[in-house]
Amino acid sequence: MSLTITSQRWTFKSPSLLLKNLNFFFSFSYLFNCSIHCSSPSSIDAESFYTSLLEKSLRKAHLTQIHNQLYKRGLQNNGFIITKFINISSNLKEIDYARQVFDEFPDKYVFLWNAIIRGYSMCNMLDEVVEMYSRMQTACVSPDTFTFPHVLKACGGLLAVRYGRAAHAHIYKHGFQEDMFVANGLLSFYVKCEENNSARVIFDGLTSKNVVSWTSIISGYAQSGQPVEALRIFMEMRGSDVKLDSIALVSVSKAYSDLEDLNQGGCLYGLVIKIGHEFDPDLRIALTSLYSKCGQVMAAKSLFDQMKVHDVILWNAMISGFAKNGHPNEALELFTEMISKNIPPDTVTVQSSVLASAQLGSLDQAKWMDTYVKNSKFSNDIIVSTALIDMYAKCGSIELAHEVFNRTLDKDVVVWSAMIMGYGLHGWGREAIDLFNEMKDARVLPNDITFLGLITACSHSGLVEEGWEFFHSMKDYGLEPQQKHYAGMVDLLGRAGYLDRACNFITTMPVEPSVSVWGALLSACKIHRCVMLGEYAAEKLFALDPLYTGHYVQLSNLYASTGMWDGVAKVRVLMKSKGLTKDVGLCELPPGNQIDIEVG
DNA sequence: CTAGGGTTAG
Repeated sequence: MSLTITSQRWTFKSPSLLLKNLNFFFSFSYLFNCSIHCSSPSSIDAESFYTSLLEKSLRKAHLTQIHNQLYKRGLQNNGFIITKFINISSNLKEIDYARQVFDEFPDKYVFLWNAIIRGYSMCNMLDEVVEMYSRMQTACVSPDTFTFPHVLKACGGLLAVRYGRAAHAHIYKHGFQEDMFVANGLLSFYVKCEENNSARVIFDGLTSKNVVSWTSIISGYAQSGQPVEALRIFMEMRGSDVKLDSIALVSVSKAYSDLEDLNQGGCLYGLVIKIGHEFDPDLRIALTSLYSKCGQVMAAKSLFDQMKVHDVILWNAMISGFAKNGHPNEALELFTEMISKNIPPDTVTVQSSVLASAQLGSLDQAKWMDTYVKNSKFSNDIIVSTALIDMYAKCGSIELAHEVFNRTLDKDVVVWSAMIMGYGLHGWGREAIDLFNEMKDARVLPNDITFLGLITACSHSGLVEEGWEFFHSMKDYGLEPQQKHYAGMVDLLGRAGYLDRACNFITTMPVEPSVSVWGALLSACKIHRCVMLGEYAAEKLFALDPLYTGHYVQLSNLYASTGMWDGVAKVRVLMKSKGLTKDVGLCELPPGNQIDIEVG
């Protein structure tokens, strides 16, 4: 048999020898612009020849050539080749071409449906995935175990809980629930839809669990604010004989960073080294973020510096790590370093750098950042604009904040809330309220943060009754007050000197008051020098969060403001008895939840 | 041909 490329002809003794040498021809991809022809291969040979040819294809032009040849040889209805064709077209993001070939195929069976569904999934066209799945059912083609992972992934991405549940029912109907890929697909679907309870039912029902099953359930809890449960399951996983991999550890590191628990998080790094993943770039990004969130920015920076390749996400993790932990100068240095090295920042980089500028509080820096954004492709990015509004407000220019606000198109609730909060922090309560009315006229629905902004605005400008009304109108928008709203109300009442009302308010709360609520009461007591009530609030705070030194300092300041120096001394003794020093903040798991990771 | 992870405005 022989292969002809335009005028050149190579002869091979057997088809397998020809296929072996195909690699050689395609390493010069320009050759493929000429026509490639194989001398009449038999039916079996044709399948391996064309699938090999497809695997070497790099462009749509290659696909078209093969497509034409298939027609010439009457192979257009060969399901094996056409399935491959659809898969390869999808890999090359030529999904429309894949669809055309799919539509031309007469009796589509399950492999073809799977291929086109996979194609839409690869191209992130999730609506089409779901649509093709339902067309497949209309066509009375039974799905197989390869169909569902794609469908479930799409349902998860679309947060289409109802579709996913329907697929779940189909899976049972076909008896595929034991299949590892299908079961894990279901698990991750429920996790993405934040249906942790359903996910847990699936997880607990698994007859065998692999590293993917464990990782899915761990990240489910880690990403829904239940890091302790995530870590408990991780401990269980370590007791099983499933081997850890880098993705599992990334999920675990997310749980530790939410806990801001560096003691345990530091052990995680030991574990990473132990299983030999310390140079995994993605794990390094996660660890950089973990160290940053635990306030150990310098440790994070040393991880960052050790990396040879700096992915933009790594830069982002480092910049936001610096920005959020009181090192705005370092964050902005990294940002300018990126610019000078011609590394293109993405929207997250710019968001974090704007945040750093806000933390810095310098109006000059803020203006520089604003100018940078104006001349970049991020000038119309709504998230960046929101950050700019907040930045100007924090850097002291409510006028410039308003200017950014005015030029922001299609303002969403976050943009409005940022501006309301900006006014609020400046004590411009009336302006905040006016803006809220404008927002309602613009038919933008307020959310929990909008109301927090309004309550803050009223609190900072002494508009007690207005704030009270806003708080109570939350329910008209179907919003349940959260701890931050209760804390805002205690601040509103306490700041204005209504300490009794603040206390009454706390006793009528339908939920247990959190640290932030008692903290607000304590600071109000400090303003109005009310020692007795302040001591009461402090006791509550010590009980809730015994190791946080800030509360002790607050109480001490209260005593100092009234000249009660014996009180100041008492606090110092109390702190010493608990082994606390003034500038160390510790964060530990609740008793009984300590997790030990042994490092070999 | 199929399942899990990292940065992210108020």
